[in-house]
Amino acid sequence: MSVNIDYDRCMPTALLPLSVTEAAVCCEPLTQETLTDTQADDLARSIKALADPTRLRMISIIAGSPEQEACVCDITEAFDLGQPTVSHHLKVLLDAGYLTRSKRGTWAYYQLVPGSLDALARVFQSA
Amino acid sequence: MSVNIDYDRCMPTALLPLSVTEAAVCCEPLTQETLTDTQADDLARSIKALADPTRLRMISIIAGSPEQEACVCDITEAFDLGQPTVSHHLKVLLDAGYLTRSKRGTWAYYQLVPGSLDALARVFQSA
DNA sequence: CTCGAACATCGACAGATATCGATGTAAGGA
DNA sequence: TCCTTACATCGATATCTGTCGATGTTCGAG
Repeated sequence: MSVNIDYDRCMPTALLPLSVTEAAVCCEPLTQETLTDTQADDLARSIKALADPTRLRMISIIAGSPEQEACVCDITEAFDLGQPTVSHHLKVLLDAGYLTRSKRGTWAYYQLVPGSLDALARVFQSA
Repeated sequence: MSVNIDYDRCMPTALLPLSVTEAAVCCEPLTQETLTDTQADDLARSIKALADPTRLRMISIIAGSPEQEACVCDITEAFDLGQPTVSHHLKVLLDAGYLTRSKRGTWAYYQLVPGSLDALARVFQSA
């Protein structure tokens, strides 16, 4: 058993929540090394952001759009939810590091962060 | 875009919660096809079971044990939690399909379901 | 058969979260 | 300048979830 973790990358500033990529890059696959408390907390935060059917569908819609990018107005249409609720879910995914936001005129576009889902996939891979 | 889902496998009996493997096998990677409401619900249930630092560490401990199997008594020692709480978390992972349970004498052993984590990993893979 | 050990289940409670309506803000058009 | 559109933020609330103590259950030892 060898532990090889880059703690400088794992804890960049202090207790700020890590983005998916940062959290996932910090631990071997679950089947390889036992997680530390800190790693488990960071990873759980990343996973929790996806643990909601609405947010999964949002990711799915955005990922399936051209440039892996979609406008809030289009996303809102796809759900039977109020606009503040949609905005809330997008913020959760934004804060977790799965999406980025860019404003163009009055419209806000959310784009999938390349590799953010793959980083999480690696955590669950045994090989 | 082509939708190719085996609904017989997706909804085996009725509204019973699907195991990870069943839920994950039912949808293409998130970046490929837009999720249906049912798929999103099932997948969220599977992900939610892992969206907790305690349960992640449990999975990690079990996965790192011989035969990918551990006794409840050993697991309990690794956490600063009451025995009912440990039992609760193990049940969540059991119901979600990540673990199986086998009793030997008064001891209960939980074992990782082979491939259950990989099934989830595939959902997050873009390639 | 009785007792204790290992674990599951139950009921309760505090904290987290999804949702909403109301309101704030920034940008474009008239 | 004023209004509208698109979106974010705030405060409240109902529901969910993690945790615990108490209790039930099953098994082995004596």
